[in-house]
Amino acid sequence: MFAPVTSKPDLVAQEHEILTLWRERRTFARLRAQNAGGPRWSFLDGPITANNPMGVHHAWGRMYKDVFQRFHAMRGEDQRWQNGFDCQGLWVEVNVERDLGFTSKRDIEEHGIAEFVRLCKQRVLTFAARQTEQSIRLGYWMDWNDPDELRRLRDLLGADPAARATLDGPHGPVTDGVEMLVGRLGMPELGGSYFTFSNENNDLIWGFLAECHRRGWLYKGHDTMPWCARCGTGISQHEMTEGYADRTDPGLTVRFPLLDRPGEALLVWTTTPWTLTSNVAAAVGAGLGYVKVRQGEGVFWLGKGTLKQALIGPFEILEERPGSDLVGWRYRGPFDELPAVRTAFADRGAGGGPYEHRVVAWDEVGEDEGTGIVHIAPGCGAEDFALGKALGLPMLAPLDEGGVFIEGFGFLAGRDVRDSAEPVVEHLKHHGLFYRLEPIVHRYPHCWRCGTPLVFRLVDEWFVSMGPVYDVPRDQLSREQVDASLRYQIMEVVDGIRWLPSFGYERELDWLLNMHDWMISKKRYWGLALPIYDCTACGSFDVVGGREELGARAVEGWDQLEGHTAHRPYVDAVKIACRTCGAPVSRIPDVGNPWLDAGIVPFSTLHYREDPAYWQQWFPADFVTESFPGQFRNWFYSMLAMSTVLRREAPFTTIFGYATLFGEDGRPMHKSWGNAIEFDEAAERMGVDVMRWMYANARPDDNILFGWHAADEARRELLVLWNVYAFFVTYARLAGWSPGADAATAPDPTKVAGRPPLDRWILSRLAGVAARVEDRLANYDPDAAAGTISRFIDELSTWYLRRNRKRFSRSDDPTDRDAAFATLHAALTGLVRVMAPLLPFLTEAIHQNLVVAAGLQAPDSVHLTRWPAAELAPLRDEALEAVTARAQRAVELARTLRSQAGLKTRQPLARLWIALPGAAHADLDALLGVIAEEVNVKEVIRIGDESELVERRIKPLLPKIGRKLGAAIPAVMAAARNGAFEVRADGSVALAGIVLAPDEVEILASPRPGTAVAHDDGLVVVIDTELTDALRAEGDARELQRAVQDLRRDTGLELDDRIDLIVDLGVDAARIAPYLQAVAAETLAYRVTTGAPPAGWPIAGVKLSGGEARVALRRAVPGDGAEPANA
RNA sequence: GGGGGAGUAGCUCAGCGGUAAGAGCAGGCGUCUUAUACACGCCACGUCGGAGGUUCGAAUCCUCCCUCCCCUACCA
Repeated sequence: MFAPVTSKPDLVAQEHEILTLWRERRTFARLRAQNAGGPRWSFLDGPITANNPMGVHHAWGRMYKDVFQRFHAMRGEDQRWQNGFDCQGLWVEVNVERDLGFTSKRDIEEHGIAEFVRLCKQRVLTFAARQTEQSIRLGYWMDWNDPDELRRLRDLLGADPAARATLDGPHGPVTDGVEMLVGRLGMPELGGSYFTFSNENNDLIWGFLAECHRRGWLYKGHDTMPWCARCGTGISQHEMTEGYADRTDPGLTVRFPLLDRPGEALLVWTTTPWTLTSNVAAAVGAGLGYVKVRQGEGVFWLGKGTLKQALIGPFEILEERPGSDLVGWRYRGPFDELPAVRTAFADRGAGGGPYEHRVVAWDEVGEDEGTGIVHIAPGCGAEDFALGKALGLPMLAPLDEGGVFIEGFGFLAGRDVRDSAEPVVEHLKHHGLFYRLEPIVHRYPHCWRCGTPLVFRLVDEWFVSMGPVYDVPRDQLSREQVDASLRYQIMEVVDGIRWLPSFGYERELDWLLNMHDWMISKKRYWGLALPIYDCTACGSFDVVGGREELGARAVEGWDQLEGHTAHRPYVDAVKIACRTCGAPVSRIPDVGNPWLDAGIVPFSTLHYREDPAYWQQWFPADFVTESFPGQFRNWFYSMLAMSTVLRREAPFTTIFGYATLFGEDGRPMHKSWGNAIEFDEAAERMGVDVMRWMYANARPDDNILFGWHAADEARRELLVLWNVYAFFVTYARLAGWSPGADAATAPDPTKVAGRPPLDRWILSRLAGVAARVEDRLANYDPDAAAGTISRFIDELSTWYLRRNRKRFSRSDDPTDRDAAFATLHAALTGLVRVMAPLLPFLTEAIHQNLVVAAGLQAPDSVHLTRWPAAELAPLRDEALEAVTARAQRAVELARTLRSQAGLKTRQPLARLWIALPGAAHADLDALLGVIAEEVNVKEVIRIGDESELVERRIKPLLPKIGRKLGAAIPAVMAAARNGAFEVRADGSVALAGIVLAPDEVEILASPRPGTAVAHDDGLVVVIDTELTDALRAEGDARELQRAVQDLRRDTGLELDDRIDLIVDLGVDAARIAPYLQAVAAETLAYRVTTGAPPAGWPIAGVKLSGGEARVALRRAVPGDGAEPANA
């Protein structure tokens, strides 16, 4: 017997019960065991940064991951089920700094790097535990670590990293030092999620970098790079993605007095006043025109095309010259007196004397902004640097790591660059060099992590070369060219991957073609220790390929690393001997770009090194998925690059990307905007199935707008299904019906053959849905799968159940009732299996009641059942589906007609005529009966095309005839519309002086004007609107019955309460009397009497065709003298 | 600055050469129902961003312009 079901479920409470059920029954572990050894489906999880609680946007992607894993599990496929956490990098550092109240790298160093790194590890463990719990709440099935164990490790690490501890692994307990245990998380002996800070991960990256070095692709670059003064680190091109933002800067115009032209000055414009300290030249466009103007007492040179934007006030043009004339002019620099400038300029002049500021030519100079004369500071800007290098200019680098002016810059020394604009301007004013200051808003790069505006700094960083870009199409490249350029090798790998949506392919190629070399170094603390040993004695450098190699080559400090993971500061103590000169060499202090950590995952987590056979089995991954924005240059890129270097093959075969989640108002979620929803809040208020249903229906390549309102829509849809389920259980309990022993699987078609067409129809539809959903999920098209399910739920509720409701409550035909129950039971149990990957909780709840509680021989979880498509396939009957669809459409047309004629469906009509072209089907008569019931007519009469109720209409098929007929089209269409055509014996049609072949027109039935008819694509429905007295009386009786039912509800009666009923019918009494017993039966009235309602009874008025009537009722109690009307 | 995408009903979006422009939501009006408030039906004359052009025919193709979004970029 089924457990009773409420029509208003508490979905959230139910989800918690099911989580408990899964835990107690070890359902997931049994699923894994059940599929072990099956065909493999390899999913590779893109690591989530374990740095904060999970957000609802993470839930979107994790829902996809779960859906596809569950789907493939239902197909019996073996999987790895390994989640990943991204652990190392600036993300974590910034938060730890914030917790400690730090503002600079000096704070960290004073605190101690060892302690700082330990806090970073602890933070990762904290949020790995938290995200694990949240993911479990989402219903995301993975091989999760016990969150309490992760927190225990975190606490042990805080107390004493060297202490011994023991963890339970899949093959038994593992004992090690706490720090090393943390470094072994995710490895086979411990199981669970992978962590990118693991020893194996870092070690394999060392191997990758050593391989790059072996091929000569790793190098140290000396360049001006974007630099974050707060974080004290360079920002690579890969990281610039979300870094651009509008910013207001001072737009400063200054005078550079010309040494050889007294009284004259160059006008130069800049938005970075601080770089004026390091000015060495002023660039002009050799081909541009320049003018000398007088303004008051000043005489200035500037670009002719910039006069309007650059000058304020009236001016007089004195002279005009090409830019090439200006080249070589000497000028007085704005900060010539600074010691740093004097030092840098000494001995750099042409004749061995000091360098002097001068005008140079540069192709890049334009006239859109500024003065047409560009201030050049090679130490402060990348393009300035390139120019300075080409011309052999001196370089001035004024800032230290923290963005503070170094010694030698006079009054600016020790000052933060961010506070330098005002003193610079004051200095210029004081020296008569100031011309104009006006704020300018422009796009400017910011640190993607902390939002600080970047500066450009001259630094040494480490790069992986991407190889040359050839100026020819890819298909014309030679083998040698490709072999010499990593970027083209990666492109070849990209070609072999299925990108969903398809534009991802183009985007990745575009990125690869345009990207610069990969900057992999970061001057920070928490991260991969770059294994680069740069010999200061001889200038050569070496890359160590693994911890083992480091141990073998160590000449000092190895003892300090022992017992520790290869992180700073312990790894820094180890020195190796230079292979070139033999001097002891230290590791460079830099850590690695964090995308190295995630990129090596196809190797580290698949045990590339320690278990090659295993790696062979699971590589490449069949599937990866992440949110698109940013990942083309981050995770997707780093995986591709590393796999190309190590194997020159794709690390995954299909990649599925999805867009961005916003708040309901279309803006990014932001706490202060009031549109942010935390994951926990969403899970506990709307429930995760509702959340998952929203995500499942979203188009992955469109942004999703997430909010409570959208959740209500999703919930409503799920409640329709729930209502069907609740209806089924309610009536099955009332009838004492229980499923047969064979009801655990799809019914045998031979058993179904004798059931009414709607029974066979809904089962056929289910079979079609299972096949379609299978196809869509197998092709990573979840929204199409969800849409298919949505439509089925609608049909199940509003057509199947609505039409068959009475069959479940009637006892006069037990065989038919059993057929109805069996059909609906099969439809529901089949449906929940199809939906299980998308909505694991709701489907489990229904499965538990309809299958498990009913004692059927079936798995005790819907997630342990197999995908049902093959089982259901024999039930498919597409011809029946087609003819039923026509019947549904006919009902809609009939309803429209009734509505237009003002005839409520309650009012029976005598007849309905219907033309159903080409709808021969064995079940047609039965379906006509369904139509009759649904639209409440006594008789349905089929008519043919020849009937006088319809006329023929033709529809020329324009795509076929358009080109041929050209200008004759309007006449042809007009003739077709007016009916001025002739159908010939051979099926061709003559009209407007033209003959159209049979396949160039469609002939349709169309209503003859002036009748109550509706039509759609050849289907014609006509209703008889004439009402007889008998029909009217029957309609009135239905009206009366409706009034009684409403009154029952308004009075608050229970569904099975019996009543005393009194009706006051007025003039209609005699006509309606014959129907009163039927009304009494339908409304559970013990007796019905006519007359004036007694005072005090609930009473309601109702309008009948002959006038007003009243009904009154009260609850009847057995034994009060009333006899059951029909016991 | 370069590349791409989008501008269609109050909102979110389909349609992407074929003849009187659609769907969901919101709203209005109805209807159905002992699945009891769950649902269903009907209601949208919208300059299909603007202006030209190609065509028998344009929301759909072309040109220019306007607005927004994304990607990308070392412009001072």
